[in-house]
Amino acid sequence: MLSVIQSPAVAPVRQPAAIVLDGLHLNFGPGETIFDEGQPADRVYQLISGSLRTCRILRDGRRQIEAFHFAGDVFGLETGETYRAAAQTLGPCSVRVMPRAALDALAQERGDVARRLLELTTESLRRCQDHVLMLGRRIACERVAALLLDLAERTGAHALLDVPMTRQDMADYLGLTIETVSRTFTQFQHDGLIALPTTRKVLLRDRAALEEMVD
Amino acid sequence: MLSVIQSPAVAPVRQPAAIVLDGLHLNFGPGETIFDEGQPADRVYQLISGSLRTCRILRDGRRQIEAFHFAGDVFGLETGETYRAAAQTLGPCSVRVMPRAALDALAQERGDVARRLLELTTESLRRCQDHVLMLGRRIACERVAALLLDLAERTGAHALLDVPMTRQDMADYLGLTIETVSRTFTQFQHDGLIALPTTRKVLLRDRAALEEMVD
DNA sequence: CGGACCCTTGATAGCTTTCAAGTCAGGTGG
DNA sequence: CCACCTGACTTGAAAGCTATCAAGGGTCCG
Repeated sequence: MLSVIQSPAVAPVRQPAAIVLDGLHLNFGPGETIFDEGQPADRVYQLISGSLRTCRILRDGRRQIEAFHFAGDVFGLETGETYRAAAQTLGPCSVRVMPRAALDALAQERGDVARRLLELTTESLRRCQDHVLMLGRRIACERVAALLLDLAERTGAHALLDVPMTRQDMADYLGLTIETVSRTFTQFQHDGLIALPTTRKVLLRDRAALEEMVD
Repeated sequence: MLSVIQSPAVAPVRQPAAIVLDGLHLNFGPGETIFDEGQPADRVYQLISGSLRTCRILRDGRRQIEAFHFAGDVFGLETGETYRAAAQTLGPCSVRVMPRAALDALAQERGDVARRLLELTTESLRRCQDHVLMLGRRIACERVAALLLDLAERTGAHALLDVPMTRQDMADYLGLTIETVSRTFTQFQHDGLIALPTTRKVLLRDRAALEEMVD
């Protein structure tokens, strides 16, 4: 039901060894919810193609996106009873699903699987800590620059980025408003840091300057 | 060298089963650095008594505190080569130390130890995600209220809190400035939510109202 | 062509920061 | 015992960054 291989075909330019869930395949359209916050966390997923967001919502509607996920990423991994964030597709997505009970059982008997789960969790923690630093101590333009560079790295793009999310998604990930994100893009254009062939494509024209902003 | 027990004496009112590192004991004075960001991560620690902060610093000096730790907490757990944050004591601290290599080896051969490491990492991730939501989408007074309630819960205090950190530490944890934290405390006092017997003691007078702010 | 959604831009408001004093508490030494 | 010193904390005034409110433009699609 599950295999641990060196470099899964589904994750082209990504991390080292990855777990591959080998279960049911599901397809989702754009903007669909895979699971909701608070729902019983009885399944674990791996994204085969497409991209998605995980997010939490406060009572009054304020939304915080915790993470974006791309091909190869495992998501929906929980230790509690319920999902702590909702998972929603950004565009069409193909995912593999595995019952959590099965994964837990497998981790119980196979040390390498348990170890891989720890690696995945640690990687999430690392990203989350970077997110904290960004939200706590970086100004708007630094946050946007960090997101662009992260996107470039994770999607394996060199200079021309495909941006799968809306400005609102970016804002809710960066702890900003849609207007501030938009204005920052405009500013970056004027400063020659990026170009915007279309709304959803970003050409990095001065990566060094962007990296300088992030650290 | 290491045992997994139900409820260690070092952690009075805390989580379920906890790992206990059984190695060298060390004592630190107030404001001492246990390890620095970027240093080789070759040891794992458990706090026996006292409290500490883990933090990261940007080139220009901006500081973000990632977490506060209290008696029983394990810290310094890394999978990379180096520590990603520094650990500094808030007051006098007593810690146990274990070589990381030993812990890794033990996790390799004992499933329960490996599982406990995953639990610890997951718990850190859960806290980190709450931190992200707070920094991204909460206003100043909500952040301060959240910190006070978290402190109350983690130190087992009912109404009278001992605050082991400075206002600056709180600010750097909450993504605010020291002045804003101070003003918020003053405001809370005026509104009858808290009282401040001393600077470092907080009496929760209206916990319901504070909880209402946090969600 | 109309509608819906997304994005951009402008003007204004507001929360938090910055800058600047001033107060307070704890520890030291005369 | 008390003056003094230092670090921590509080408070005030002004500035600034980002949010809010509002309107307009663009694009895709039925």
